[in-house]
Amino acid sequence: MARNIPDKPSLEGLEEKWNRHWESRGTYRFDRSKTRDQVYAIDTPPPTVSGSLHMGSVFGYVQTDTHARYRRMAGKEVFYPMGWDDNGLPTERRVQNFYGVRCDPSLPYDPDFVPPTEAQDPPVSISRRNFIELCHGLTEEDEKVFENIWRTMGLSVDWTQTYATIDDHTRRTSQQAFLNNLVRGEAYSQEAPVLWDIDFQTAVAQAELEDRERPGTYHRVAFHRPDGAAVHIETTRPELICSCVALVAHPGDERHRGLIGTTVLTPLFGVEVPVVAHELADPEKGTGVAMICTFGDTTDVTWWRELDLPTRAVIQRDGRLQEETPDWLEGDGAAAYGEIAGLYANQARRKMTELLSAAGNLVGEPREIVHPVKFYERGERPLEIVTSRQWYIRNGGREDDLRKELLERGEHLRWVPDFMGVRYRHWVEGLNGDWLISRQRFFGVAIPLWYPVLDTGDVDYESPIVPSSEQLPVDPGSDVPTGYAESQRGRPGGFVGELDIMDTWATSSLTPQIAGHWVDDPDLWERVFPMDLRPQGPEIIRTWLFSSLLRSHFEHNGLPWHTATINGWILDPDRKKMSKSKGNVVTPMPLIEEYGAEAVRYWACNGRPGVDTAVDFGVMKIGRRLAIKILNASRFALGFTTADVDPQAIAEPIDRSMLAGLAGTVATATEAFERYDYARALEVTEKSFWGFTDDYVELVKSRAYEGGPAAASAHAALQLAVGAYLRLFAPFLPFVTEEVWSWWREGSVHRMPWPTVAELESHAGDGPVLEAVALVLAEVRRVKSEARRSMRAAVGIVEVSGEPDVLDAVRLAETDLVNTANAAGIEYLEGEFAVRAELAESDE
RNA sequence: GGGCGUUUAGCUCAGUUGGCUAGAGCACUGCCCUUACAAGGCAGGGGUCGGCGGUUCGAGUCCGUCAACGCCCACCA
Repeated sequence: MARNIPDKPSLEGLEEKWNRHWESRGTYRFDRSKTRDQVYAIDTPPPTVSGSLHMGSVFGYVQTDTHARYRRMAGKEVFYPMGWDDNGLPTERRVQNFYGVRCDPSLPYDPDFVPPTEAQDPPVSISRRNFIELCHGLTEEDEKVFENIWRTMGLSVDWTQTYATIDDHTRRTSQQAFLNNLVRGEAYSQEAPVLWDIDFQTAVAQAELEDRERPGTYHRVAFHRPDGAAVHIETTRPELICSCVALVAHPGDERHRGLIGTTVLTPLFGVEVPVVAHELADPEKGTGVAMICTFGDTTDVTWWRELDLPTRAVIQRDGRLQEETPDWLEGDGAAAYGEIAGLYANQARRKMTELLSAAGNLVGEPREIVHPVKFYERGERPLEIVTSRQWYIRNGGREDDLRKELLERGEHLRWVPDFMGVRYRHWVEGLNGDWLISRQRFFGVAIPLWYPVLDTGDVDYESPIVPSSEQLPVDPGSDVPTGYAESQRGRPGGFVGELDIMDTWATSSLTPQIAGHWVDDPDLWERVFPMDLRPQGPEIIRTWLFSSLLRSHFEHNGLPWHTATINGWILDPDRKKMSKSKGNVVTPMPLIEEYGAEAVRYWACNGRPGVDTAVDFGVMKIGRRLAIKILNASRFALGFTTADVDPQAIAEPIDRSMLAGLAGTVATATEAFERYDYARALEVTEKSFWGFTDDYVELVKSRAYEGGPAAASAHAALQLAVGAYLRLFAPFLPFVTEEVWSWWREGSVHRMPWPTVAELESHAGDGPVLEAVALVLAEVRRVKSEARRSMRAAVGIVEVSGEPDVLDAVRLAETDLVNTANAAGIEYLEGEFAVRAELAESDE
């Protein structure tokens, strides 16, 4: 094809130009005629669609894109979908704040509802369906914005393969998988104490917990034995003395051996409770005797379950102590309870402290401490523990066999970097209960069940009514189970719909099944599953990665992917963790505008796999400079000719030497990509390329301007090298490489075969000629630079000392060296390597 | 309390199985408007490789230990 090289190549507008082109040509469209062994499938993380995109996302997605592009060029058909995580609390919150609304599921749907144009204060209450419509509306807008950013960043995603975690297909997939779990006994419901967020009004799973250091106060409280002797305990939650069901001490603790098996009376309330023994009681803490309440913390739950203690709960779902006097209190105890009834836990705590003190049950001064307290990761107040009926999926937290199987799955997964596998192992080993998947929220995938209402009016939770696969997705709140009529909802002999939705991870854990259309396209499914790659962040190994592996283990008895790449954490330019609360979040768009998409990509590709990386504008500048260099160097190298020169013309030793070095670069870069080390592949390519432009191109410049076979050799070598470099850079810098490719080649560089050693080696050889000559040239340049002269300044005879093989190598490129150095000639001396050059008297 | 990671030039980072005077870019200094590129090129100064101890002919690299920082996990009495 004729060469069409611009005079003044530029990066401006390349993103838009090539994105349009790729879209119209379907460059990245998945060819579903390919079979599984020909396909490379990526389980792309669906970014949370909640406002602006974070640099951390850009970082990871660009790194993944380099793998997608490499694999595509290396001969695989790449299945590279994109999902949007628009399901769950972030979206709910965003809608609440954006419009100033709150969901009240008891309200009827208002078909004429018009969303407020600005946030309302106080919030307007709307029905669940209206609320969900607002969620959909807002996320659709956000998804467009996100897609635009990803396209601008040059992700080679197949944009016809998208999904949203709340769309019908996803809900159907999620509900089907849940029903399969139910049938196989992997999902079950249970009435049990759960960690509860009193603000979000929902149960919370272990994976969503975090400990936060909070100030607290140790109160030393006296309980009394029937003979009046005091037994001291320490507690940070004296408001729960009314919920006390026992005291506990370690069985080996000599100090309290006599107490075990006796009973004591609780202060103020006068409830008789046993003193029991349990290994978890820590003799080092407090007095060595602890109060067991239902429920102050998760240890209480353990004790309650293992010691078969009664339940005396007073904390309600709103975080207040119940109004009515508990039935286990009477007399003075009931009166004492009246003082704290209806209060929030922290208010009741202060009140109890006063009461205990007044009654002489508080020993010494309360002691201020800082201790870890469990929070929902998105929550603002400590979690409480309430008893409720919830749905669970088994995850090995209560079964050693399953736990072992899951640990073994983790061993078979390839982790990049490999130490990330340790985090998975620790998580699985540390699980202490099954996966709680039900949430008492509004915007999410409904648990697809109804329950019969018995003639007595009681709901029979043990016999759920299950929809057929064809009915999915269902909304049990508005859909009616087969065999019933809407009029029977909530009536004796009728049914009720399950109100809870599923945890967001219960759906996200199925991204391979969603993207691969497990439920409705078996033909596609068998071409892409199990997938090759799961790229993701380190902080969601315990959630997304683990739960995906679990679902695949149950559903397909195998791993969902062969490899998991875990990207590093992103820090702001001052190496602080970026977070919204610190206000130091850097967003990509302004950077793309300032430095260009390729510069931002270059920065992301410079972060080593799994290594925390700071946002660094300096690195982006280098990336921009590299992209410009590719334009200019290619323009120069290709500009000597108007059509391809036969590679057979490559005969000059230095040309062959350059190509030998390039073949080595190809080998190293390929090997690095196979190890998922994109950063190494870029590094060696870049280093090789700068040597190519700084030394090789300078050395052959004068020859290339002349005619004849020697020039033809240079022309062909330049062209061969540019062809290889463009492909080596293509995974990193997709726009500029495509631009240059289009000057002289048909088709997209991104669908070209990855460069191979084989294609270069027949034109390569002759030993380290280029290396040797480059060393001499560097010395000559240094002489000129120290003399503060132009690089064009003439020098006299250059004396090169060296081993015979080095001298031979230099001789093979003598003409190029003499011309480039503007030297009178070369003199060769055997000996240690040295170069002597003197400037000519005058080069005026 | 446990685990993982990091610590190399003023800054941001490479350094792949231990091997010749430890590399790059930015920043700094000097020179060059050389016909691909001045949003460039050429060259230069700058490092007790976190501390201590060990293995080895040889350690930035392996082992032990300590420290700082970051992340993850942990039964809140």
